[in-house]
Amino acid sequence: MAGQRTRRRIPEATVARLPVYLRILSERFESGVSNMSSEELADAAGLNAAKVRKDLSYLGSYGTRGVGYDVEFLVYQIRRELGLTHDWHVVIVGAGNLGQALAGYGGFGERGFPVGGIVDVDEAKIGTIVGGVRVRHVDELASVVRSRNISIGVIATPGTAAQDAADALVAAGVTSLLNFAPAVISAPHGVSVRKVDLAVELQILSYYEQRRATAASTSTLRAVPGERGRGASA
Amino acid sequence: MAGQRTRRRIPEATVARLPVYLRILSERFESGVSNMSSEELADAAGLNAAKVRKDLSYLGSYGTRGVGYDVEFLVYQIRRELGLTHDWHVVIVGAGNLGQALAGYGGFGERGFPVGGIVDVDEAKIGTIVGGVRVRHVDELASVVRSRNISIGVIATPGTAAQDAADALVAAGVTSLLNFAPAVISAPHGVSVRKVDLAVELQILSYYEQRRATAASTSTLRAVPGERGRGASA
DNA sequence: CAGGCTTTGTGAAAACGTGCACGAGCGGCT
DNA sequence: AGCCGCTCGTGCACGTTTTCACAAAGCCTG
Repeated sequence: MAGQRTRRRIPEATVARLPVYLRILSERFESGVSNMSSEELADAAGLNAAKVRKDLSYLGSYGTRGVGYDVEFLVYQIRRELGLTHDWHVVIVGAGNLGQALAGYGGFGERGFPVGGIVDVDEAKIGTIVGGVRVRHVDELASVVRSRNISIGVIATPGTAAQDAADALVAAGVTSLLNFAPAVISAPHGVSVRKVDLAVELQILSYYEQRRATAASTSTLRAVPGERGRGASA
Repeated sequence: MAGQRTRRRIPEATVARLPVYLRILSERFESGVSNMSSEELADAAGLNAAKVRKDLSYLGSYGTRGVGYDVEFLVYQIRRELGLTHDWHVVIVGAGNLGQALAGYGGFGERGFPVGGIVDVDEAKIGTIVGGVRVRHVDELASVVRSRNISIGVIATPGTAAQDAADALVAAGVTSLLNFAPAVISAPHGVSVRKVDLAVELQILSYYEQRRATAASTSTLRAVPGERGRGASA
């Protein structure tokens, strides 16, 4: 196989939207839809058509002018580009409230990311079963990672332990981290880190709420319950 | 009170970072640190100093040249700007796996967003206690929202029910939505929407993993376990 | 109180992401 | 076969975000 020719670099913003397209396309395909235009896809994703086309163009010229995109083919291409042609096992560090919830939440496995292990430092939790997986000691992390060939680690510890968890994961050979702890973690070059902080999201919403409140008391009136708009408005 | 004079509009990217600064500053303040430079703050947040200074400058000129920022004062200013001077009750729609996890996770209340109610459509779940709050029927949503003066709703339903949940929340008077369901939802103008999709985050990590894998097999060697770098590297 | 050291605040430039507009190419119809 | 209508792919202009670089302003020392 000569393989993928020029291997364009895909902008981060586009990479973040590909999973959204993928979900929509998969759903439509299940419903028997075989073709979609950039505009239909844009409506479903809450974006505009030009952006969708530009995003998809990074994958190659897979659309047909005058017709649209073949849903099944596009699903395949996006999966391939995202590396979703096989499952990725993940290991969760921290079997507390959040870790248990994540393990119990079926969403991971369904979407191709089965939980391959959970570890914790707390002796009391070791051996308990969470989401069908037995909690093991953090010292066994490296062996867990190796046995399942895991490259993605999920950090679900308290903020104070997050950096230790990250270091342990990296030492065990993990190269991607998804951090749910309320702390900034650093990792060596070559390790990807993404962060999800629930409190931060709420605080951002709070900002716009607060802003609306003061704006309303300043100006006379506002209203405008009008048509459906998009995302975070001011 | 003449109040805040010109009321600058703060860029969205900055708003998203303010909560991070706030957490770091609060932690340092607890540890007895009373002053911080933009560079120290930048290190802790994993950013560069110029960005920190520009971000903070949107709040006003609260630093002292040659010295840095007064931690306590800055904490106060950021809280005020983000509208965190009082608690915001939130209502959770969906008492399934994810909803229960979010309610049970103490993180919300601790950070100023106590759970003021949980609703679901499933009769079997009504009346059960989750995270100290009794699950009520979704028909009671409006009364729950009014009784606690709630303006933030959290959507923790399956994807197929997410838009219904959003509509119900908006109808009940909620003006900010945090959507955990794997679906794009639309809301009227004037309603802020933010989305957290765990599967999307993992798929983004998958992309970079996959990319590294193919790059490694193409080039001869890479390595570089060198110094600590930042976020999602290629 | 002058000079040196430090760190802020901010213009200006560069980089990045988004939206528009239109040429190019394809399918269908006559 | 030729024409028409539709939708993709993309160059370009615009807005936003990041980075750079430096003057302004405070503290400290002698």
